[in-house]
Amino acid sequence: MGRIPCCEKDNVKRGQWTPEEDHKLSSYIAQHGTRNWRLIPKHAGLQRCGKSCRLRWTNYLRPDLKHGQFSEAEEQTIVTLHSVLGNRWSVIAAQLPGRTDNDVKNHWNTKLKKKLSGMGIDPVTHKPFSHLISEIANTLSPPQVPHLAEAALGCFKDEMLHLLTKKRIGFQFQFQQFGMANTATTAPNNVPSTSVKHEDNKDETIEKIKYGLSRAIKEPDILNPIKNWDTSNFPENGGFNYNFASLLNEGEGSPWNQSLCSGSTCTAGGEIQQNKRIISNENCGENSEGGKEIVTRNGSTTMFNSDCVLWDISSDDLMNPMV
DNA sequence: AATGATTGCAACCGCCTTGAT
DNA sequence: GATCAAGGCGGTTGCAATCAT
Repeated sequence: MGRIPCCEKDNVKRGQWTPEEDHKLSSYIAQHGTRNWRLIPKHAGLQRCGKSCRLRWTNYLRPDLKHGQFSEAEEQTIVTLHSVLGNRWSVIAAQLPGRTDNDVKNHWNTKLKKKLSGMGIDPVTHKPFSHLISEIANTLSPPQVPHLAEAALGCFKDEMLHLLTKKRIGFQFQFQQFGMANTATTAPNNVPSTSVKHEDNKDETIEKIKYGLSRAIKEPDILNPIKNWDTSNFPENGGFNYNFASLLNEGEGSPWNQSLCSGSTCTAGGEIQQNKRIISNENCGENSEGGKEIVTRNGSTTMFNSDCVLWDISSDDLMNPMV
């Protein structure tokens, strides 16, 4: 036997609330409070389900609600708490005065998930995609490995297509040189803007990703799985930081560096932040145009400004390159 | 300017939990 | 302990606004 409906569906209005309805509900609640939601619509003269009234009040009409853009600090809090709590929207919202669980959920689904993906971070696990791929690779025996790139691409296909084909997400860059503790350096002013050239040809780009993945699989050591994942970075110290550098456990002098990602809301007014593996400082030289030159493992050189990317997927291919 | 695609968010749905009886 | 009703919650949908072509 199914659950009894909370109201008579036939006699209730649904859909968008009108200003008059809002006024009726607000006025009634101001006078009588929110004691019994089933009776409120009847007493307030509304042809609405009590549940609908409750949602309208809690998500929109409550006087203590904040409306408008989420602040950087709020975003940081959401991401940090989500990494610990998962989709416990009401718990997360409780830490954000004036925000409802619906607000937080919507903001997560429409903005923050994309931002994290754009940073190469899986929004479900809050781990870098490279780490996930590496984990998969480590669990497979060699005969299975050739299929991994295809499988991995399938897993992340939607995210990748979004990254590759949609407008660039408004992240900010910030570089931190590994081994230079607490000396985060912002990207130069001439870092490429977010208006990176987009490829129309998705298939070609996907082929490049496949190639990149297969290379990563064949040489899993380059992926360097993160050895621990610190989810305890709370905003009070300046932002949620996926501090890859401190997690990689590679130590100073490592030939591999990884930029520090401080999230979409990094404090410096710089540019997009991304997680990219770059060659160590000594291998990064300035060129005459202010860009940098890195020496890849095979000895070839690649130019980069802030878009120093792994493998052969150039910044032209990836708007927000994966690690 | 027209049209289709995408985005953002309000609202709904249904399950779960809680409290009263 | 069983049942019922209401509130709470997370997932999903619908649609207006905006963007891209």
